[in-house]
Amino acid sequence: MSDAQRDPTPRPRRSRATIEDVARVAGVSVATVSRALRDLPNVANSTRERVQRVADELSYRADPAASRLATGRSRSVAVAVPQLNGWYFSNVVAGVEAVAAESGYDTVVVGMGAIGKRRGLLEASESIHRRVDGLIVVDITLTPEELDSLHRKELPVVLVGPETSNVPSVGIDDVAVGRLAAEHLIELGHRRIGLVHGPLHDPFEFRVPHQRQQGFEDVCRDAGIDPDPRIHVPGNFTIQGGYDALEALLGAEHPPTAVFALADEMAFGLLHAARDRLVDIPGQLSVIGVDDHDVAAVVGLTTVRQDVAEHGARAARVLIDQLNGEEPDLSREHAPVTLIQRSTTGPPPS
Amino acid sequence: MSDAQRDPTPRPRRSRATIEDVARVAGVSVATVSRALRDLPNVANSTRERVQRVADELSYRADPAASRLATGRSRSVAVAVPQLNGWYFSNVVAGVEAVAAESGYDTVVVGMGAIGKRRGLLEASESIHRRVDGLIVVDITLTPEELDSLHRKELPVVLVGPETSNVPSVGIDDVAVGRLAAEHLIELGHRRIGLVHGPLHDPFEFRVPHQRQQGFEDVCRDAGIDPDPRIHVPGNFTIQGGYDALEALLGAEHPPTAVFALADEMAFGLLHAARDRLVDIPGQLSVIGVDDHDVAAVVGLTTVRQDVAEHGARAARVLIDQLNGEEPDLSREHAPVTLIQRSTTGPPPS
DNA sequence: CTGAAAGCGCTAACAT
DNA sequence: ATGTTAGCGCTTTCAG
Repeated sequence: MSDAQRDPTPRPRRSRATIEDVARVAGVSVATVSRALRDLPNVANSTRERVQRVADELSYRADPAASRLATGRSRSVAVAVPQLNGWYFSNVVAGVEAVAAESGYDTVVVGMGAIGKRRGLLEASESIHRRVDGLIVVDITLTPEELDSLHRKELPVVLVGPETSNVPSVGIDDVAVGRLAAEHLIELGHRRIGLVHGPLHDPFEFRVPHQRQQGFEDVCRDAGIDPDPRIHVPGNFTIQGGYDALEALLGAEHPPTAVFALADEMAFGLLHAARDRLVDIPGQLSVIGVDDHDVAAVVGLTTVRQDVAEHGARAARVLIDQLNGEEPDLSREHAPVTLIQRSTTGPPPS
Repeated sequence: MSDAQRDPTPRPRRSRATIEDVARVAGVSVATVSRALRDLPNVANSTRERVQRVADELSYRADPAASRLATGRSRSVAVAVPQLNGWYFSNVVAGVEAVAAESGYDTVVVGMGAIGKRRGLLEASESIHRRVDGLIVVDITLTPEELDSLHRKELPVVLVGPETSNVPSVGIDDVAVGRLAAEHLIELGHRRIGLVHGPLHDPFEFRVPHQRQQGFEDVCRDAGIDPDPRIHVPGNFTIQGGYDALEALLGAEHPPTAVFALADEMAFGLLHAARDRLVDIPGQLSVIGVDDHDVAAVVGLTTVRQDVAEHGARAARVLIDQLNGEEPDLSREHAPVTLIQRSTTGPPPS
């Protein structure tokens, strides 16, 4: 950190062709080169072709920094995630990068973990300012101040995950996710269902867990089941969290016969713990997750599927459309979710 | 793609404070502001403080593009990976981003998948040129031409994974990985061991699989076991590849009693297939992988562990040191690998 | 359809 | 210790 500035490398010497080189060789002015290469109107076809040929020969590319300085646009987007590893986030990032690259945009990733728990976003948006043309924020609920700050910076934002007023967002209907899970379990005959949710204290104020929980509880109540907070335990959205959750669940006064983990990774932890404690799944306990993680099929996990990479891709499209001058579409269409029934759910023990 | 340029947003109007604003308010010249803010020498302490205060008040940040244009350095690095999802790659990226951010560098990710199978790197390095100060290449063996091209561009590169002469690289001793796996299996009494390796045709000419295989075969030979290519099957480094591999393995004339998957994800596939076919693991077949993937513990997979995020972190450190003017260290220290014995390996069926 | 020239915001000599 | 000024390479009026 402190020595990042020390002993700076001497300024790298120029090597590559500049727009002037191209202009000289092609026998035109730099303005014409600029126009020709960017497919702007008012360039004779013959001229355009010649310029392009010369540019190729010299393998000329406009220096992005110069271009950025002159136009104010950097042709790159940032994607901010709580953490960069983790199945969910890396898939979102992959989706973003794929469509960004297709549209000629660079993708810069910023992990909030490294920057420091929460204020990361403000800080990051601070430092990200002028570096990128737009920002994709994943699974972080923006505070009004943050939204304001971003607005003031005229930095277009799109959210992945939580729906927020006044900002375009993409995602699924998380209430429906909870409903799907509850319906499945209740249909199997379960009446006592545990829940493994997110972290106890969430610096990102992530709203998705609550929605899933709500959908879940709605269906339970409709079926005459009263949600019991004693079998609702935190899982931190990690495998380890899920592992630890099992003990809490099984140690409850009236242990559940089924459990809904708000994410597959936590369900994995449950499965692992169950094996260690010789708990039969689904014989003694049914487990359902959310995501359809790559290895969900491997462990036979029943889950509510969502196409995560597609979330990222859609977010990038929305953002880039906006960068191209389209009005931001504040309506939110939910991507589909489907129940994938595998072998970790079954009827309750009789 | 084609319409990425159409209907360009009107140039965003300036809003933020420039260095001149700061200079004016602080009552000094822009040069002094520049010096003060970058902790350069030859600034009176009182001046420096005043300038910093003013800069804070105006929440001034040097425009990165302008700075880049003037200095030739962008304070950002690129990391090129074959794909952005996948446990291994996302962990490497996470490691890179963490240390890059700490040193004030942006991390731009480029997935080769999107860009098109192989020539991606050349093309990417083409477009990446001048955008970033350095490049981290993950699990792609660079051709001499590519290395040349990068050199000509004076773009510092560090590799994660394959060791390559003349380029700094970080990684593990993959031959040792293969040895560790073979030793474990042989110790358990196995004499007929299958191998699940990478893709049949690898556009990235990834050398790591071969090294793991070599270490593996070396140990086998030393134990008097002749490697049998008929039980060496491709697995494509994917779960599905591993799944399919089991059938090939079991269909062989003399099926193996154990199998070494060159990566955990492929081992997962094997496990999944085994469950579907009611093959008892490790009763009928032992399975060992490489990585210690997050869910390896969940499924009880025996594996050879490596700390992947740390690879990325080290690569970033090496790169940034180099950007700070240190001589690139071409020597390669191998990160440690350790055998993690769990429950997918055991003695062969009697 | 093309060219000249004025910036974009910052850094780095070179003066003072 | 501080100020002046000439770029960095490109885009974009404004003339022609």
